[in-house]
Amino acid sequence: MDELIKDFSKPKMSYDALLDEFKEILRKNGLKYTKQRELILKALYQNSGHFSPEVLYQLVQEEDPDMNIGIATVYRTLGLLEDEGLVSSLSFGSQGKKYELGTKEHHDHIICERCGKIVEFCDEEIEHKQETIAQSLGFSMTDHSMKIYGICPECRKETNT
Amino acid sequence: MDELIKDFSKPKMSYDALLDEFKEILRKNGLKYTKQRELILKALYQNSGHFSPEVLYQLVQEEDPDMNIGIATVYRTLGLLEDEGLVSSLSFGSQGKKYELGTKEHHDHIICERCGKIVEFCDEEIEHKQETIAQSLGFSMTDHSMKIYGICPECRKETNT
DNA sequence: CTTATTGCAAACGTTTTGCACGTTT
DNA sequence: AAACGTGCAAAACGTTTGCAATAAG
Repeated sequence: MDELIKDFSKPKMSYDALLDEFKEILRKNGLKYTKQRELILKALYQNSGHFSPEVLYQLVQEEDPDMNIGIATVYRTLGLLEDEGLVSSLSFGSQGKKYELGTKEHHDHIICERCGKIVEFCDEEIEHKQETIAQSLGFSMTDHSMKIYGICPECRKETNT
Repeated sequence: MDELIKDFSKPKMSYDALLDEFKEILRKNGLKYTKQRELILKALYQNSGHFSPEVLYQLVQEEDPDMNIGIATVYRTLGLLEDEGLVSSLSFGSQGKKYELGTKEHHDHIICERCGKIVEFCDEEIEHKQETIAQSLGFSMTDHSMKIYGICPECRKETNT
């Protein structure tokens, strides 16, 4: 069960390496390197976790209150980063999406229905099984997501559930 | 691998039995049985598949053009049916949710990224593993969802992917 | 006759877009 | 100088809500 308790919170890349990769992607696509884009990337790196665009927008504003960054830029940059595989998103129905830096190892999520806490884990057996399932149904797999919902240890204590 | 090729498209209940269950739920909760609610349930039963509220709204209108059913009623009824466990929903980020009748056995979904087709499957091993994972992280599991994305056999043929 | 339900339209929160202006290359 | 990116405000989108009228129990 050791595989589950690995620490998925640490990006496997230094910030400089990440920034270089981002710049390279921008160059390759004829896009421009801007202060706004860097601020957003940095905010994702520094506060590792899962953020809604709105929350990320607030983080970026706090980080640099002088720069009057717009929320549209946050959305546009998150879209760009996701398209290029630098961030990944988790859907929460009509409550929108949350984004996290995608420079960590692949993992799935377990979400507390009471406090919203998100814990990451990875199970090799399931990972492998998913590929097998896709193949046996004639699909070529491009992606997958697994979410477990439950009540986290802390919230269980509060109401002995 | 036989477990995968089971046919999940057939509701395990007759429409009459389903309707009876629905009426029983309504009675138990002091709610009322209305023509609109039945129309929506029937549309879900007859067109087994995964529908957005908007599409379901259209189906219901076609089924009975005289009754001027409102989309708010579709939302309200879907919410009610989901709360009572008669339907379940699949989230598609900011693109909303799709609903299906939940009177079938538990299953997961594989979704074609090109044509949107949804195929259902179930893998006992993964089902069991999810419970184990939740426990080992101290969570009590309340729900889970697994989505595999890929390209379906038909779409692969079209572009030999 | 009481209470829940309906359709409508307005409100809501999130995400996208058009545009004139700014910045990067 | 050319092309892309920005902030802003407006629009779009899916969903929810307040309300007066209606239907079910």
